[in-house]
Amino acid sequence: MGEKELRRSMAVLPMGTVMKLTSLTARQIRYYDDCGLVKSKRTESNRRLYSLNNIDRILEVKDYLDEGMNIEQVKRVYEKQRRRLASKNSNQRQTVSDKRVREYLRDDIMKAGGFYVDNDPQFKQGYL
DNA sequence: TTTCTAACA
DNA sequence: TGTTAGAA
Repeated sequence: MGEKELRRSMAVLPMGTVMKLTSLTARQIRYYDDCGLVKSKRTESNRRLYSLNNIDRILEVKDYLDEGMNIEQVKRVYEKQRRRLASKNSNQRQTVSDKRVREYLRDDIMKAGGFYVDNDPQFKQGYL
């Protein structure tokens, strides 16, 4: 992990800052947090602390939700991310390109957005 | 003052 | 999701 990523992963931002940076309410931020969609840290006095990567994740979740996905569907998107990274590390196979990742995610996004039709042959094959 | 949890005239 | 009460 480079020094740059290390900084982006440092949880040092308090709730108020995250609210300003994301334009979301504390309620929404805590909700994503409680759902496990964001890994915030806590201070000794139980206050949440977020990193820049957390901010990106929060914004990402916001976008998915705006696109019509519900919390459960958003969770699945990241579960798949996790599984793919898990298998990637276990059996050192070829690196997965961003393009490929987006293809996998598109399937979930299509379904979530209601653009996916089970009996539509156009979606029968390909992604998974 | 800021943030937290829990709960709902 | 908003909002509020009461505590830290």
